[in-house]
Amino acid sequence: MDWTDLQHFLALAREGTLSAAARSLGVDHVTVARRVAALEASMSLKLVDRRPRSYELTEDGKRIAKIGAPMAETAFAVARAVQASKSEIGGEITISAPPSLANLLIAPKLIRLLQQHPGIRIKLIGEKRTASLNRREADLALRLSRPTEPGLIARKVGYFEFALYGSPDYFKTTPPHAFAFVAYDSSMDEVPQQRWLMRFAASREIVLRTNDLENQAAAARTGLGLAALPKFLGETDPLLERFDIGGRPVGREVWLVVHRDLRRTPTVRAVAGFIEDCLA
Amino acid sequence: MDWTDLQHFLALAREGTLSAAARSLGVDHVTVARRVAALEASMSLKLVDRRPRSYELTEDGKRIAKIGAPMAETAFAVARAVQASKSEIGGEITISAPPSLANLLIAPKLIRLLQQHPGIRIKLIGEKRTASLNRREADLALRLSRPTEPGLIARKVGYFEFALYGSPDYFKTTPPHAFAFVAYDSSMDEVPQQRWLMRFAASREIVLRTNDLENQAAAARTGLGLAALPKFLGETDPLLERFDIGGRPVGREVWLVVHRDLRRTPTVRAVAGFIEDCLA
DNA sequence: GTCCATCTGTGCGAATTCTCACAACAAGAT
DNA sequence: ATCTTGTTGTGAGAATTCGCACAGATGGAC
Repeated sequence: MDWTDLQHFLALAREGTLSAAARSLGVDHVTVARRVAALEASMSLKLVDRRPRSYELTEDGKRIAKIGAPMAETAFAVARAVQASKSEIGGEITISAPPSLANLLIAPKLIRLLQQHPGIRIKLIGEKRTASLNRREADLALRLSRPTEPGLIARKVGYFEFALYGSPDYFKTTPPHAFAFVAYDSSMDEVPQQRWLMRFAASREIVLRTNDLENQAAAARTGLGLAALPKFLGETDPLLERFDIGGRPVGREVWLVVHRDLRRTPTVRAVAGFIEDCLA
Repeated sequence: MDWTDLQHFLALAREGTLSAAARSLGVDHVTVARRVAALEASMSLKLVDRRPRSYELTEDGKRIAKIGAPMAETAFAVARAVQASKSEIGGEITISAPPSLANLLIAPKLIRLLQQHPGIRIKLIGEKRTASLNRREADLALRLSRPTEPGLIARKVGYFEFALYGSPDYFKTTPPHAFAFVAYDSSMDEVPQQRWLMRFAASREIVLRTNDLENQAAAARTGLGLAALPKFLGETDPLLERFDIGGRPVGREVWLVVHRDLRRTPTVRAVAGFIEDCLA
């Protein structure tokens, strides 16, 4: 049995579509289709139903995928072990962080890290979705809440507060009872800063909902309304002015997460230390 | 990371040499060498020391091999699951058995099984070394003692006794005190039939030691001396005559072994039933 | 309705990989 | 000493595999 065929099939089972599996493996979707077909041929077993716009696993396929899934886990464990075997500082480290943290706090200071350790190459991915450290989509991650997945080591490295910001002109022309607001879309209704904003807005209008914090900031700058932004973003921007409201401010903790297998790797430790400095 | 590279490296780690790994994988040894080299390159990690006549794992290599070993286990579990998914009777079944049992009790009756189930193809391997059911080197195995490995289901399907045999001429020309004997080589000194033979031979001479039971029978037929042979072998051979001695006869149990994952597979059940009949 | 994004399928040329045959070498048996 | 067996290494041609470009088809957004 060809292990690469199995790898492609397991990726398909995990991702759901040929194309997604292909992206996750870094190959062409045609390759995934061919390898799955080859696996079926070698097993003389139908693993997927080929429907017009989707591949659907057969019962046999589901069972095989379930039994084979630990192979992928182990493969990632091997990858981590390889990374952990590197004793000298260097190589590529992938950092996953919320976009705003990545852009404003990490990226501007990266130059310092690279000067100190010329061998290191950093891959910084600012994504909303949390990258999987288990699958080694990232070596280090910044999260806004403590992760619960097994095998991960989390450490609280910072805390920041939100405040309401708008353009200086906006405050001159608009009385508080006529304020309009900019918020996340409804999928984020449960995060603390959104609840805080909604409670303050009460019946006043939400004129823009966007997934992207940077978009909210841009909207606030142009005078669309008020947005709940981290202070580290709002305070440094001359086009934004804070609007103080009473009550307890809302804030989020920042957790630095690393896989247990990589904890002691010199390169990872160096980068982790650097990130802590950025957040301090 | 290429899973096939890993597969080849793990095979090398398990088998010890390029050639053995290549045999176990069914590929050329050059392929194993290349894939291991490719794996090292992709990891930027030295996994083996290339010595003149052997590959030796480095410390890193040993660690990686240990961490990755479960992948091979899982791959074999998948292979068993595939076999178990076949609902209709048919396909290739591999049986491992001691050579004498295979040749005398199984092989002659195979025709009956194949007539009854034309879809089945049997691969019968008569080997001294016990094939690994976990690695799916065989689907069914006959063993002379109860296996202890986890995951295996064993069932006692037979029992046979040994007796001493020589050629009829030999008994006419040789008095008991001058008997010579034929035995297994010293690696088998601990098996019951060998201990039984040695105790009876006492100080009389062992003129031939051979690994192969068929060779012992042949030697006894030509009048070289007495050999301890299973009764199912000796009694049916006109060129052999039994020499009865007192005391409790020595015998061995026959166990039919199957992996838990394959227990309920129709084809395996059919073949297992057939083997039971052979031994009855 | 139209456009756009996404998914799977097909054909072909290019790049890669594998096997084969042969070589060199060592160890053990004859 | 010679022969056999088993190991790794090298080079070349053949077979395989991959990616690209394009097509068809569907569902959602506008």
